[in-house]
Amino acid sequence: MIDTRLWGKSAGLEKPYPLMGHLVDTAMVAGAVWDGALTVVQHAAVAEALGVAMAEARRLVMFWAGLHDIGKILPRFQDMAAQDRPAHCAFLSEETYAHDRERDSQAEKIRHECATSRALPQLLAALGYPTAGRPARLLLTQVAQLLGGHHGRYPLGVEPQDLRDPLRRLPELGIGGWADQRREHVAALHGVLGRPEAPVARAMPVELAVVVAGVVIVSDWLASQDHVVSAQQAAADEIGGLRTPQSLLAHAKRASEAAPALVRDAGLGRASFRRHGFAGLFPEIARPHPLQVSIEAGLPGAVSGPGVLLVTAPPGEGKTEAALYAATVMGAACGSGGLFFALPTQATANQMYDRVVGFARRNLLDSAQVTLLHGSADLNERYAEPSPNDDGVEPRVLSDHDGGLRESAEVSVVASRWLRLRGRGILAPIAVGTVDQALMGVLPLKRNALRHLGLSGKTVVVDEAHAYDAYTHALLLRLLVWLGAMGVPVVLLSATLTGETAAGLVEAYLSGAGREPGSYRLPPPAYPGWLYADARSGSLTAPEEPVGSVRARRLSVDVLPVTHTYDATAPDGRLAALIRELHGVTAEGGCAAVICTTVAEAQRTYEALRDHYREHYGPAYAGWDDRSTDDAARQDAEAGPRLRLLHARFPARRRAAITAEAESWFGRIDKEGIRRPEPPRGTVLVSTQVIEQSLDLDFDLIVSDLAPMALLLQRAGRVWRHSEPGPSRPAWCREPRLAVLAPVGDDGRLSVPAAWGDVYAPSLLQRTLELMERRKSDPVRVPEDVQQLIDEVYAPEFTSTDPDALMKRDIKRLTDDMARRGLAGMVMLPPPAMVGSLHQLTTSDADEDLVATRLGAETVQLLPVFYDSEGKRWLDEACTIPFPERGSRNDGRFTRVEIRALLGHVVPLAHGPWRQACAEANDPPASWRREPRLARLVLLPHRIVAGDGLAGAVLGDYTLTLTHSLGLVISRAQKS
DNA sequence: AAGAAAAAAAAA
Ligand SMILES: [Fe+3]
Ligand SMILES: [Fe+3]
Repeated sequence: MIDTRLWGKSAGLEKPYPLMGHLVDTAMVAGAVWDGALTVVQHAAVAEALGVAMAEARRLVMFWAGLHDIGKILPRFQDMAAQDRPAHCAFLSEETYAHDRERDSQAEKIRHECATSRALPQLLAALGYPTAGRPARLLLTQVAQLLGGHHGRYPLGVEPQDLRDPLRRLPELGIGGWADQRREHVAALHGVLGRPEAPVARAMPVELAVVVAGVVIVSDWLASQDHVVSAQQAAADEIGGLRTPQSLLAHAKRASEAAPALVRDAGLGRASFRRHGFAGLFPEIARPHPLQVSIEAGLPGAVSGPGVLLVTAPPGEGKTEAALYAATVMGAACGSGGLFFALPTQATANQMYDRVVGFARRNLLDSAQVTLLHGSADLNERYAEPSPNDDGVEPRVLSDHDGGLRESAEVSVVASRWLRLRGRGILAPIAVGTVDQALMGVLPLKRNALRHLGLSGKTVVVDEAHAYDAYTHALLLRLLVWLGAMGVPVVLLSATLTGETAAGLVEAYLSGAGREPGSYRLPPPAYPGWLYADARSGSLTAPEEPVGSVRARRLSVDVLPVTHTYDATAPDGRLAALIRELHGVTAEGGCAAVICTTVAEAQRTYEALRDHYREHYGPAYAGWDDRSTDDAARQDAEAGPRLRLLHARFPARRRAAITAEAESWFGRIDKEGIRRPEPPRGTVLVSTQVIEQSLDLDFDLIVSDLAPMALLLQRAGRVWRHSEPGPSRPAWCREPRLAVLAPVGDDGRLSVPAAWGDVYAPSLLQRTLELMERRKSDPVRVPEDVQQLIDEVYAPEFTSTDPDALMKRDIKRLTDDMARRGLAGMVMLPPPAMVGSLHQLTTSDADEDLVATRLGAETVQLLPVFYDSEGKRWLDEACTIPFPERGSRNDGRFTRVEIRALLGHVVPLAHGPWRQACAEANDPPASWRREPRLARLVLLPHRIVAGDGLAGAVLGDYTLTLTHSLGLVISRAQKS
């Protein structure tokens, strides 16, 4: 007989809720999660691993999920309510619950989830679960361990003796009534589920066990919601408690009837898309691009189950639509239940969210929620505060497979409140986010079972798969191993990859799927092109015909060897060369971008050009000043060029404004609100790598500092980017042209400026420079020549004019890469097949700071603050926006709108030596500490000096000053 | 003396 005085939930309830009730509720919810959120393929995989039919697998998972809190039958746990509810807990002094509390370990206070993992093996063994063989490979120890992980971290595995008598190692579990009740509760739950028989199988593959663990956590959360517990409690009271098997069955029936709605309301579910050709999915695309046509022609015939598709193509060939199309084809072939679209940055994820929402609205067969997943998603207005319009369902017409009109349906894609809480968004049927959100699934982090569950039933698209450093790339490869093992279809989108890198991606996926390396042969990569690898057979499919391009062109690339100096009078100096290159723009008009390596250099280049033009066009020259309304009205070349600066070290709002202006000038001319500056007045944008990211800009000319080949080609993609319709080009500009300023020494050889630090590997710079010099003025044919250029830059054998220097630089680069891969190897999860114990999936000996998706110095968020003459603080130099000492809510906390506004003033800066000098003056007010996003801001106090302008924040030897046109400037005091 | 980028908060 179970004792229903043993409680499961107490806090916030009028009276305690029996543990038995919570176990039954969780089991029933798990059934609904199984039905509603897992795919048939997942059902089949679990069933196969357990050696039972699918319906039986479902019952077993329900049974296990119910058992998750069996460890709450534990003296230390039950005692926890004694203080608040002495009357209820009086039963604990009954003889049967006698327990010597004095002997409980005080050093290691046992928690209930750990008690679950320790007590369960013996209890399952009693039900006939096999116990022969290595404990680590037994199903019952695995189930115990994954249930012990229901709070997010898997406990250590059990020892062999725990199978017979867990009390020997853990007397805290309690004997007598405690042990009896654990058995009784297990038996009662077993009975409620119809006594599912013990499977004879061994432990499940790890990639399945983690999915089951995820199901348990989600079911526990859903069943523990306040309204669920109170409703079930009331229902239990109504039937007179849960003591008898009949009452338990009635309780279970009620719970299972309510459960599907819980799953639905939470926003869990599956997404299924219309199965249609490309044109059906994208009716707005009148003429699909060659890449899209090629994939539609070649892919469907090759797909029969899970696999990986690698698409390599330049931007503008329609990769995104091709990926969404491929995802529906590949997803349908393996019964996938959703989509995860991974992008390199928050900004690109925000953009893609809108596109995927549009795609989902048009092509979903049923409502399915779409989440946006990244660290600042709740600051994205369209996601965080969907307008009532977005909230409504979308009326639309569905046509069935043969194109006839079938029914009119409505789909909704707005994410539920439940899914918006941290860590849950990946459970939505459709999620768009940073790739980091997926990569965290291969890091030993708490609750990564939720990420595993979220990814396992989906189709995963990874955009810009080429764009990560050796560390993050290693994590990506490991993620592919896990996805391969899970049978998750994957689409990888990339710019040019070397054959080696492309092979690495495909091999990682296939090795996860169990294919031996060497059992298949990879063709050399094509650009543009695609390659599909089938997970089950390892067979490879590539397009039968070479893939055409919509943006084929000849690009002229000129290398200009320069001395790296800002002295305009040095004839071979960088500045003089730059001014010469920009001559056409300044004299006759047009749009040019200058891309610098560092922020400081971009700032100096901008200042030097400003000074030069001021000298040339007179002191009234105001083209550099975006605040000048007079200048904005000038269209004549005599006004001197418009000059702008864009880099990452501006306050977020200011950066957004500069970006918006740049988009309005250089954006697609057929887009609304675009006013491309017309000749004769020219326009120059000085920038850093920021404009490589996510911006669809077009320039007549790009002048770039030397950078690795892949980046130069990416930058070159911004020259004459738009066509049909494209802007008209100035007369001086006869071809798309990239001018590369290459810093050389007196000997004419590469001399990497000290100020470039480690931004680019000198090895790649030297190889790139030599390769371009060797080509002389041969134009680069895009896309045909691109693959070869990339291959050559990375070739192990490289014929250099300065082999000794190259050797040293190569060694440095290769060892750096190796170190990064090594670091990744130390922190990331092993492939699922190599996982010894679930414990290592959520626990790591590595330094916590190292368990990250990206390597490198931490970025500090700086908030410039301005003191006026009276010592009052403001957020702007003009003293119009007051510094908020506290938030506007009654308790002094900030609203989301206030936080968003405040973060608009924040400037990111890499951690550096200035950080040590931070003191109290740099700490935010005490009331900010309660806001996670504000607590770690660093204030930069500026002083407004009457008549003398602005004095920046002094931090040790450094002065940090925010100015309108330069952004945050860092200057170092001369050492005396 | 060094780019741009992500993440970190409360879940049962
Ligand atoms: Fe628990
Ligand atoms: Fe629980």
